[in-house]
Amino acid sequence: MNVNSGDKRVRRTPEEAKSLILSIASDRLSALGLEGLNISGVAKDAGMSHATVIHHFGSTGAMRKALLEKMTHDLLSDVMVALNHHEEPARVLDHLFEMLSHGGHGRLLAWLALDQQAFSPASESKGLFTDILNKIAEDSGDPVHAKQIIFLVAIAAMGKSICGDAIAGLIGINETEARQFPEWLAEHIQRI
Amino acid sequence: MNVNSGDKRVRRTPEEAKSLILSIASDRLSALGLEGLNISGVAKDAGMSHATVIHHFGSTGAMRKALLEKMTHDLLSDVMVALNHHEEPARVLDHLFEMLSHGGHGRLLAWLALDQQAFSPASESKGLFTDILNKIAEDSGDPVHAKQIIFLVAIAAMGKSICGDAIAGLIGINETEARQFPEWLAEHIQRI
DNA sequence: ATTTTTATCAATGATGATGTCAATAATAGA
DNA sequence: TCTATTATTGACATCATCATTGATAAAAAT
Repeated sequence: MNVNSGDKRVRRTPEEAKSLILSIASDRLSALGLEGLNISGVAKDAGMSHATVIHHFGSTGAMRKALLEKMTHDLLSDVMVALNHHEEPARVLDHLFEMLSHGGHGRLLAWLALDQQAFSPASESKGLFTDILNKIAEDSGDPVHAKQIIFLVAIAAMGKSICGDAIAGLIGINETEARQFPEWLAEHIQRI
Repeated sequence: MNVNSGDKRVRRTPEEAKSLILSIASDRLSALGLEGLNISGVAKDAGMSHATVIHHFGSTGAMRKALLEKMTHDLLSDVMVALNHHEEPARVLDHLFEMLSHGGHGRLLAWLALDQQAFSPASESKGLFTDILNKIAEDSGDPVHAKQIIFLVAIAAMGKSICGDAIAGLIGINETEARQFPEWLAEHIQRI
């Protein structure tokens, strides 16, 4: 767990340090949930003092934002690749839901969105997002419908990642029905 | 803001006290967001010491859960009434989205769900929920489809209440398109 | 070799949230 | 009136997180 167990100081380049910290933070998010994203815990697992983490990111909140930005970028990149490979919509949806639910990405996203009033992706991810938008809009015929569909899918994906399991339990959706949901959704939004 | 400004002790019945506290908590949730739901703040606005709040609810988390339970019950009651009045699906959806987004209900729900506080409605709300479920299922023809649709609507409502505005902004949905979304969704889920 | 830069750390301070406890006072019941 | 109950309170204790600071050492620059 602890990266640096010796007593000698390790001196990393800022890029290495940031990358290491974000990697550890991502692991902790998966393993411990949102509570794992505190500075001291991340620093301890990364084998450095929490003052070092603050030195690199400026604040705890900034570190969390940086992690969110990285995860978002990875997610959007994956979706873009899937779209360019002309994967079936069902596969793309399944992939999207899976990535948001797995590793706590959707939860982190929601958490930060809840904390601050607005979340605003960095320019890089924003560009990716509009690329995806255009791609879907051109594949579809009607751009207005496309926007509504994308909106629906996006908010549904967020909601599912946060409390999809709980709601499924309440409704009484069994395992197989739950697994078929992305496919079901894909089929019906295509028909719209 | 401060309810009790005198120096004499007010002694309420436990029911009065709980009701007052939850009412103040609800106001603070609307005005200040989730951060407003801390014990000291609520107690201060309610004109009592935070020890009193803990005395009545047991803990801060329990107070939050109680507030969530109350808001959820109100929401489900409203939906049930709308269903019994045979309101159009578009109206029901609109109402649902509105209530979840307004006053921070959806955000509170998500927040507690994120905190691992195991999202489990009290028996009273649970009963209401299953009532609604049955009502919709019997109105619809296919019970399996009905479950999927309900699941979709529920997670979409949650996602929308948390980061609907942000996502709408990213996609570039304008004011009128956003307002038409519930209607659009209602129309298409009826066609399914 | 010397200087500069800066990544790193230990220690400290500030802040705030939550929960506990003994004491007090308001009300109900005898 | 007297007593029992309990809602209420202020003070205290605990705990965690975050950010700052001055010093240190590793690497780069000169």
